[in-house]
Amino acid sequence: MSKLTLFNTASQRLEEFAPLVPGQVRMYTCGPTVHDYSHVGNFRTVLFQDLLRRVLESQGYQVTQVMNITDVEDRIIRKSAERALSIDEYTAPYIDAYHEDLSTLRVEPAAEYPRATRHIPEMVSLIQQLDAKGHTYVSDGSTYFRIASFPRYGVLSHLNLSGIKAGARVDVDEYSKEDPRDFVLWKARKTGEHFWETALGPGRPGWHIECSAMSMKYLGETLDIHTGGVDLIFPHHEDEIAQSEGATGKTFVRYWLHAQHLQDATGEKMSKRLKNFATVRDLLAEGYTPRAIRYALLTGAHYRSPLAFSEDLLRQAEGAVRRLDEFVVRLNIAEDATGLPPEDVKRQWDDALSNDLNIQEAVGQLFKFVGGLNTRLDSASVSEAERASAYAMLKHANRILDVIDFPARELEDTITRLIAERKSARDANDFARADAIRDQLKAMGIQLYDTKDGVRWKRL
RNA sequence: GGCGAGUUAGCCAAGUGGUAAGGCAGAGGUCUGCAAAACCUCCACCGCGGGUUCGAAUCCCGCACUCGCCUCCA
Repeated sequence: MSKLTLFNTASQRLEEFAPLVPGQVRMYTCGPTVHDYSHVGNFRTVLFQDLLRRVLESQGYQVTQVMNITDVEDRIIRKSAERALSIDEYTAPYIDAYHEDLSTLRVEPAAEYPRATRHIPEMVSLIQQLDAKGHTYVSDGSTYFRIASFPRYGVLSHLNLSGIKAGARVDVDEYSKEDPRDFVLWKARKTGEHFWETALGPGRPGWHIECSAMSMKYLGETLDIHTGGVDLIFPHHEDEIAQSEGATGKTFVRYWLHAQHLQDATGEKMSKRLKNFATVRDLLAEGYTPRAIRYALLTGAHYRSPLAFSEDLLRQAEGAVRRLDEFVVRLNIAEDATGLPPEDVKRQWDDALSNDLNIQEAVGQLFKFVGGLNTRLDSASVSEAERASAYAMLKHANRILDVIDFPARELEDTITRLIAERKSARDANDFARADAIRDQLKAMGIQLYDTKDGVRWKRL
């Protein structure tokens, strides 16, 4: 298959991917801030990460993925204080819900889900390293990163930062910065806020430091891949580079990848602030299946293009998933059948994904294959070997897609008996009886099809 | 204002110089006791205006519109 190329935000071009250590990929993915339920826009980025991870794995890499859980942050501090809860008490239900949603969407679990509140010492230590190298200063009890001490600042976001004006969008407690571009590493304690007593004084970590501290703790000082939503490019990831490289003097991340946003049906960015969002649990309550939500987020648009999320998109996804399911049933292959995917189709699939994760192209090729074989299944008999090969192709594709169900081909005795009973009724032209049994089976979750080769069934 | 992305059929979307993949929806047909599925046929002058080229959705210039980022939003 062709070499994997990925679009690196830092270079703003496609680059051939090669990990630092051959065969092994160290990947850090920016996870949720657990101040509330995550919405499907957040999960679009997660599914992009899942796609990347699965493609890497299908190409033989051993991937170590770490996803942070941000559980200290302005909104969490404020809301937990309002409800008189500890940070842990406040965030626990949202962390649980997040993991539930990941599971619903069939996202492969990361190796670690480190939490900011559990890594305060690591952050303090990192800030002390920065201090030793002259990158910090203290003002009003807060510790800041001095941008002027890090000439490479801006390499990721490519922003001209000279235009940032003090006071325009700067928090009240940050008036004491030397330069408006400087950012806070450690925030001095404010009255009524949760705080940690540390060598840096009482306070809490700034937003960016947790990702530097935790990613380097679990993955080492140089990561192969770091991902997140495009809105994190600046300032979050830019600041992570300054902090990490300022402390270690080594390249922090080799490939930066960013997912575009999900938009609402009118084309506006989905966000909590605009209240134009839906959560996974909202969609489930409306009757959409997890597989359709996954398919819509995964294949709705290339990860570097915005995706307008709508009911239409979800309905289309339901249809596409159904088509694949039907095809599996039609192949009528035993679960343990062995076969290899057709080489040309497999190559098209793999090559499309290697091309900066072009899953739309890959899925297009897959459906073309499905359609072609469906035609032949209709008009000619297709050998068991070829059907097994097609089945293997679907299995291969599903390593990435993970939306196709491969139901067990064995039925409970009662169901087998009902199917036989219905056949007798049909043979005797007792269609009323036959249809009644068909309805009964449907209620039991078994859909029957009468084909020229006899009756087929699938689980609903 | 600065930087960036985008505009392909009713909807979603691929395509990165050789006369438009795929999915959903729709119309007509085949098959079927009915149903379900599947199959066949039909459905695009690629935002607008110029230019380069034998040839452009694909390259260049201009215009229009949409969206994102520009200090704590994935």
